[in-house]
Amino acid sequence: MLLRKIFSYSALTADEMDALEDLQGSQVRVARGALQVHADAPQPSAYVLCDGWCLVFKKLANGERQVMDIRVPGDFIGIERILYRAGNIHTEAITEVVVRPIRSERLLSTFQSHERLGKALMWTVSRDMAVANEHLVDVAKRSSLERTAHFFLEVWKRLDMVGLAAHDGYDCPLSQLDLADLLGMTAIHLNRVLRQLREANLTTFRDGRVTFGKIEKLIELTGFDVTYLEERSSRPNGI
Amino acid sequence: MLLRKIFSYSALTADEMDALEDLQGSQVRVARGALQVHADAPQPSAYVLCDGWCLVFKKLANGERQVMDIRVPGDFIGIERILYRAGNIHTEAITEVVVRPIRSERLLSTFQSHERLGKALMWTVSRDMAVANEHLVDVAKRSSLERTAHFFLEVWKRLDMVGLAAHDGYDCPLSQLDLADLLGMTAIHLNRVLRQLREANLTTFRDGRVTFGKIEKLIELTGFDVTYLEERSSRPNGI
DNA sequence: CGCGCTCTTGACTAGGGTCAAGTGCAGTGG
DNA sequence: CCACTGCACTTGACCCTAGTCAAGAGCGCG
Repeated sequence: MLLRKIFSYSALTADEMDALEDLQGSQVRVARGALQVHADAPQPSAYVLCDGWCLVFKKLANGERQVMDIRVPGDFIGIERILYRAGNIHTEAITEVVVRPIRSERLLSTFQSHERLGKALMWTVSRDMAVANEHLVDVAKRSSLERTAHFFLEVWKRLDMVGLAAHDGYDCPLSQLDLADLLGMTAIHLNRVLRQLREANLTTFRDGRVTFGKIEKLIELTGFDVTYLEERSSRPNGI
Repeated sequence: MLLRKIFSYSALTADEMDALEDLQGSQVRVARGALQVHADAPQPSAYVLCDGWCLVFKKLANGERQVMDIRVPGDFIGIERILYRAGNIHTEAITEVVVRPIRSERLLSTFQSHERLGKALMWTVSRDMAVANEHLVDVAKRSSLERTAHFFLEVWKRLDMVGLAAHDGYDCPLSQLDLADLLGMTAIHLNRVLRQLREANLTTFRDGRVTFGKIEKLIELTGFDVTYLEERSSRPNGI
């Protein structure tokens, strides 16, 4: 099992566990690059990501893409498309992934009959929104160095929630190009930024792994708000 | 009355109209600068904006602000705070405004009993999300000139939905500083961009009014997607 | 009258994009 | 086993967009 830790966080009742279990189909393994969800798919389909990473991105008119967010194990893929229409957003697996499809026809009724689960769902949407907002601030206000470092910290936090972070780093299958598209800069410039971070002994990103050096210094540099993804503090009225 | 056109768009039943009416308190006039909704308010309060403009922004640690969006007549203010926790987001009136408070305790039950209203609500959240995403693309990928022009067009579209746009422009009470904070650039640089737009006879922004010159050229310049806020096309399954 | 706010313009600087070239693999096919 | 291709990454040289610093104009207001 692997529904995002949100749910396991506030001890679920057996009943709620069952409802959650009923919501998901069985695990499916999908090859890297298989498009999970694309904007013009006939009908909305959603998944729980159990293993692997995905990119969530918008395709632009000129053929470029803007990566909006990543999906790591425990995250939902594509719920937004069930709840509301999210225009032109694609999700693509950048590693081999394992997913469990969500029986979307049961989604709304389940969340109506189990209020706490419904709130938890709202929380995930809320978190997506918070990430989108923070992402905007990142690109608009922070320097490339700051936002690169900030992103590494943020992902660390997210992976930690599902037990995939080490005390000094984590595995990260993003290519430099992916990262650059996410952070809103050129791959070339990102490369230079990474070198700076490495040479300052702050963060090393090499061979698919992020390794932190002086974490305190890094947090100071980025002004990382340690609480902003914190479950406790960002949780709405007592889920 | 002035609930966003979404609702009036798909002819509401008398029953739905009543439910909507019951949801709102009576009109209140508030002076410019009165903080409508701030992040650490004791309890979430929400409004329908009937007249005037507001800014939605995030306060940053260093004292700066990042404007996330604007609110124009017909928009909701602060629903996001009822549905989910939106971190550190403030809304402030930049003109004298008229609002109707929303009886938030009735919100959820109303939208449960009137499914189409509930979907319409989801649609507004969806639109906020789409705007946030587009905003990110703006700042990350477009030049200052493009995104300034793009913003003017977007607002035009939004105002048109509530009948506040003229065929060649609209009233816009934003200061250059507000606009700059929204578009993620310096007020100084924005000023230069405005001059460029004016001298190219594309858009004039002066004395609180936006006036378009060669609109076709402007649309071409920005690659403005005329449909992305379009009600018809972005509406989820038949509200 | 003087203060503060918005807007305007100029001169200078720097962060990050563009262009170009090169390295080091991992496949793939002969 | 070796060539050939393609992709991810690296680095350098150059340039342009947008930020910074500085000064001044116009205007509403106490």
